[in-house]
Amino acid sequence: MLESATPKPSLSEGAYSEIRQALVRGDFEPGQRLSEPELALRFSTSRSPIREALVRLSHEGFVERLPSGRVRVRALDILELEQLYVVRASVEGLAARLAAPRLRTIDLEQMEKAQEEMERCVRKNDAVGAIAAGQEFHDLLLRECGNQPLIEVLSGLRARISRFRAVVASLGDYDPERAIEHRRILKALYQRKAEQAETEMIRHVNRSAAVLMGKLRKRG
Amino acid sequence: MLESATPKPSLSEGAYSEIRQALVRGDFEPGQRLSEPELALRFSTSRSPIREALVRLSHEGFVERLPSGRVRVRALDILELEQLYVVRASVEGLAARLAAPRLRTIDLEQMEKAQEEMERCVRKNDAVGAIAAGQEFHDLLLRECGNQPLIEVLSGLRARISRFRAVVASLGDYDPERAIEHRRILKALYQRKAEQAETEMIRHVNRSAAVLMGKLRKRG
DNA sequence: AAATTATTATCTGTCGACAGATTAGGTCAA
DNA sequence: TTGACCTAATCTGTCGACAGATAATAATTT
Repeated sequence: MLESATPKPSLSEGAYSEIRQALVRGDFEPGQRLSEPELALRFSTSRSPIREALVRLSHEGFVERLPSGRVRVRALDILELEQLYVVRASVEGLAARLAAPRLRTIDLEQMEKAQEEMERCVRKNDAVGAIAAGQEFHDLLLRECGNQPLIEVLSGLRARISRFRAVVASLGDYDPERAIEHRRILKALYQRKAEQAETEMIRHVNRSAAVLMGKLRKRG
Repeated sequence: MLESATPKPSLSEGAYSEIRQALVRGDFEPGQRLSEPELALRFSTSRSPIREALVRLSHEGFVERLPSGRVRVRALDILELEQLYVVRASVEGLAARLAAPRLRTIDLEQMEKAQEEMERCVRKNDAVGAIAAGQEFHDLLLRECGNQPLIEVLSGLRARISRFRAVVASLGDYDPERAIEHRRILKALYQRKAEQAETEMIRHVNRSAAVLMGKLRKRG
């Protein structure tokens, strides 16, 4: 979602992003086997592009290879989610700290815009919109952290987490507290208080984690 | 290096680890083009396993795909190294913090052993041995952090960094200060002081970074 | 000789094929 | 009905092939 242009729309690339999107949306059941011929049929390609897509997805933790070589959708283990969030909190805190002195006026304006959109959605009780605006907020911040490996790591973590989030997306009750935390982060960024931005971000991510895990424990 | 058993010694897997090892050792020049047919010949396989290996290596940041689709060995950009170390310091600090309350007696014993080996090598002026023992120290700690995504992230960062390290490995002058820092970390772990272990680890990684980058700036 | 164009050699992305391994399905015995 | 066993259908890992694209080389012109 953070990557830019498409220099070559290869079939592999297409298959990868479509399958990944399907996984994030929950179109495939956890535990479900994904057969290469079947996916190839579905995407009207041969197995080669599918294979590459699955190789990539397995290294990214979306699917796993059985000893037989078959691929199945990874289970949504709540313990894994917790671990993902532990790393994410730390790494996204770092991103906030690094971004704080780097954000240009235009970046802060965009974040302000995303923030206001989020607050508007919260008032309208529009959970889907609030979540989208919230992600935009995080995206904008990450993009300006100036550290490419960090961007890659965090993008990967966020993508893996979003699979879990999709499970309870239908619940739709977005906690307005998240918007308040975002506002605190933004304030620290305005004031160029890097450490504080980091602390607030870590707190925010941890609370998001707690809320999501709570929902999952109830439903899933 | 941290992963365990080999359930299936596939050609892809073999090609991957061999090419990766070659990259880490610096057998391939930065910027060098890697052609699939050539590598296939070298490993006595068809292009398929090579292709999978290269796909993986490109996502791990060892090689990059040109717009033409060709693959070349990524340049050793010192700015990238710096960024890698920034993330690594934070993440490895987290690993230390998480491991602190989890390490069993046997783990601490093994770390003590690695530490003593390192100190022995330092006294004997055996840089290669000291580096190896130092890596063992970090490996042992990471293995017991209890967070799989963290292990994956940190392994990836360390592997990418080791390419840079290989460039100046021939210099061989290992700074004994590193061993002292390890000892501080270990002490904090013995005392189950998680925060302190984290702080010491971050400091240690940052100093390693500074030393390595200093060497690179002189030579590279 | 330098620049430019034409020609040739490679390379990548993708495809279909095949063998060995695995799974699913069905059969028969208890 | 349950369980062991056998058979058939899939699937994966790997291979070679081909077209279109790219890079390298030779030919040609200035």
